[in-house]
Amino acid sequence: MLQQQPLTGNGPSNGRGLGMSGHPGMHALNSVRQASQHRPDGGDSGLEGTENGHETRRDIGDILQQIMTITDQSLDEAQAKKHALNCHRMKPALFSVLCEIKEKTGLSMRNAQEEEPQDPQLVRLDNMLLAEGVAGPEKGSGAAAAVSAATSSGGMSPDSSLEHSDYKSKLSQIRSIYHTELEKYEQACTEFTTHVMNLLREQSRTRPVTPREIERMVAIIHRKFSSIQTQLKQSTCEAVMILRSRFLDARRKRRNFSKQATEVLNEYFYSHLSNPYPSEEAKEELAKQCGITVSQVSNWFGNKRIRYKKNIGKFQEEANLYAMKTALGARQGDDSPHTPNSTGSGSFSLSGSADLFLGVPPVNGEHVPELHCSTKTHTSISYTLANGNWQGRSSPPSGASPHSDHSENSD
DNA sequence: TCTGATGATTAGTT
DNA sequence: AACTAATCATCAGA
Repeated sequence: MLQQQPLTGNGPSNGRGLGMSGHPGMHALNSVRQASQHRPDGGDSGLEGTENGHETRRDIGDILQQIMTITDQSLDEAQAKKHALNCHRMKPALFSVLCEIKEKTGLSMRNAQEEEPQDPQLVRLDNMLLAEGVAGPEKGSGAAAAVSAATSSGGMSPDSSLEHSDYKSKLSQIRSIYHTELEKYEQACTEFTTHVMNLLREQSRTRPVTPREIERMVAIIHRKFSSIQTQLKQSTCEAVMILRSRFLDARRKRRNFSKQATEVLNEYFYSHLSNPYPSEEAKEELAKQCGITVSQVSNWFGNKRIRYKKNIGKFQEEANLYAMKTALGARQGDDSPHTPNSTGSGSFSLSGSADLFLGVPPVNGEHVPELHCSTKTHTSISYTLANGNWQGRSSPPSGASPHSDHSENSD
């Protein structure tokens, strides 16, 4: 982009100031000659109006020649030539011609309307860095938000606060590197802009450079530097993502549900063994009671069903235990099956609980679940599975809740 | 340290 | 979309 601009690319780095050889800008200079030669009315440049037109042309030719060869000279030579050119008696005339040509060709305005809207990718990166607490004022809100989100969804216990502080310190490290680099880029951008502006100002003594062009040049430089900034922001985002996945990945930070939560879930599961598929409402209710999310409830039931099915025998004792609890709860008129008898551990006679389940009536007039008695020592309650599927699997009535529908099995 | 338990994830199925 | 089955990653007790 830079090299397309007639007023740029004079190679500020080559230190020669007026290096113009092979530059597009030379078209303008060449056209000076043509313009002056073909001017029909003599114009107001006064070139044709001199006493001797031929001499004038030769003068201009000399100047152009000097300009053309200026880049082939040493720095000192070039500076001296430049000074001589600036003092040349024809310089004002040449300058005004350049101005005129520029105005006529609209050179300065070419591509002037290339203002781009703000890069949406950059906006996204900015938003993300802001949300993560990397950009913007330091408040640790991003980290705190991330931590709290992970905690609420993963049932994370407070004892992981140690890791949280580790996370925060790492995040602040990223933040500090990010700001240092950003500052460096901004400083470099400012320096370079100042440098180019000085060059252009100096050049404006030799050729017409409008303030608008300088502005455009500055904008171009800023765009270039902002693309570097985008890369920095991208890298920072990646670093934050990696950090997050390492420290806050719920899977890595798995915590067992509380004992009480597991009891609530188990109670529901075993009291709905014929159809352990809680409705959305029931899941929400269970989630509320257990202090976990609905999707965690779904996960739990998914895992429970498959593990129960795979090894019914292993779960029989547990099933009998919860059946007993449910029975006791029902007998005491307790309408909440989720407040189990806290002493409900250990050795109950299992016959009672088994009866509870063996006597399960068909749900909504459906079939009686096929009984698969295991050869375990206890009376089996693994009645619900036939051909590897739960019988009559269907969603409970929409109004079903852990409170309301447990009775379907327990009586 | 080993091993079973368990919550989460994922690909495939209904 | 909800579910199953397999698998992963971690926890927790022996």
